[in-house]
Amino acid sequence: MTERDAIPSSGKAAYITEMVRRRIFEKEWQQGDRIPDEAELAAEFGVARATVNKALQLLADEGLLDRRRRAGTRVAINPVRKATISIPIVREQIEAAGKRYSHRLISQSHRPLPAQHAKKLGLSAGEVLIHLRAVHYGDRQPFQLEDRWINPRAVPGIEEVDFHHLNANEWLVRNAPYLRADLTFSACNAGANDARLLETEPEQALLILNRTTWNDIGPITTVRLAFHPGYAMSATT
Amino acid sequence: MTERDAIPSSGKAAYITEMVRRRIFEKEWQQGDRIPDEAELAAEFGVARATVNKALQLLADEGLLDRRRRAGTRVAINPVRKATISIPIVREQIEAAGKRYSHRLISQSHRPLPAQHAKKLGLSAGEVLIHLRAVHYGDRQPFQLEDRWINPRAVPGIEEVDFHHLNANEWLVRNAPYLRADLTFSACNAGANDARLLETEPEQALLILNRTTWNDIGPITTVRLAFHPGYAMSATT
DNA sequence: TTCGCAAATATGTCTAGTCTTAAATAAAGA
DNA sequence: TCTTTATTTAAGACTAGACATATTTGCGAA
Repeated sequence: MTERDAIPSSGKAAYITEMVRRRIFEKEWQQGDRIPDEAELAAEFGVARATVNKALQLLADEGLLDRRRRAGTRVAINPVRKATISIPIVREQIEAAGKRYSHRLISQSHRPLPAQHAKKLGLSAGEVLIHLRAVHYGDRQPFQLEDRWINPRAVPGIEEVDFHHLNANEWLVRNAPYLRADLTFSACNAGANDARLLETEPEQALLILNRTTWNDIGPITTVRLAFHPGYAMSATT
Repeated sequence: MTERDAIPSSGKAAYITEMVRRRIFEKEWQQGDRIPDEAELAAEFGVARATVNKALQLLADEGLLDRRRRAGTRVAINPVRKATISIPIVREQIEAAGKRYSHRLISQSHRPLPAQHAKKLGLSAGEVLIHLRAVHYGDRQPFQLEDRWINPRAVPGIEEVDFHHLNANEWLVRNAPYLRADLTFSACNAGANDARLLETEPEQALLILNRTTWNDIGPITTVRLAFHPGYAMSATT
């Protein structure tokens, strides 16, 4: 008895995805095993091959299956699980938590780019970029500290913008879409400045999110976001 | 002149994805704008509607487009960008970096579950679980500190396993696949134990990855991974 | 004006094919 | 035995068409 229930008329691909997941889960198909090919599964479930293909591709994207042409589909030996994190706009993140958003611009200036960022951006050190620092608050409590470098050559029109009453993140998202982004999470001890602005103690461990974005002209911006102590960023499977 | 080059015979969906991305990027289609429907784009590019659908769904998953039945497809107002992180097995991560992997089991015991973990797992505090602590090394340098609670009721056969020479992560991945996982990143200051095991100073900021997994029986395991100082986890767009 | 229903419509999903392509395997040759 | 070449296979990608389904929108009645 392989078939259990009637296949729902809508969501056949989803149904097959679940069935395959269950078979792997229940060890009917073991790690490393080759599973029946698309044509066989299509016949078994009574659907078109494209439907099976869709279902299996989904599982392959998840990392549960390994698929190679001619070699067939097998259950991944080490299911490298992937998780997705969505990086919302700070304002929305804060408002979604039911808090009132506000922000304060600490500084906005043109400065020569320090060497540490130059490498990351692929620009030469000393080149003059726009440097911003701001704190984002939720109900007057510091939520996130932003330290940003913007390449004006990649973002026409930025020179005229005043970020005192405008969120840089939002402006960029709307006016300078990026094609590629680089994202890293790390932790670091709060420096004196970090601590003061986030209203916490020096040496307090902070979660850091570094993001650098590019468009086809070149690097747009690199930003270091330091979250308030205790903040946890969650990802979904 | 909308058409630029000849559409490549292979990868039409990918080509359309890129074209749409470019049009949004070049503000031909603005944030919030409704874009032509699938049928129109199919006609324009000379492909089947299913191909356009595939391309647009991809961009919708990325968060660049908002699609709703009957309402059509529009450019997302706040492109909530999604990034994916793959969480490999520690061993593979270390070996991929060209280092030699080793690990040391600090303790393995049956202990009543502390309250803080009980809530996360949905079990009652005091229930007896398996507690493991281990350090993972790359070229004899501490890489990651693992603190894990395993629910033996969800993982038949775990009682017999000795993790002195076996990596818990790997054993679980192979023997207790999960259906759902919860993942959070945070930062915390190293405690005395953390510091000693990771061969660093107390109060040093550490990147923490917490992961809890479930199968259809119940919670499988919750683990706190503390990375060595300076470690950055990168995500891709 | 407002509520409720019916028609229109764009996406969602699937089918039964075709053709392409990467790679495992077998066959042929050196 | 080793290497090269041809064959075969299973996934990858696409097509033209069909039907399902969520919304929007317009119309008519209360």
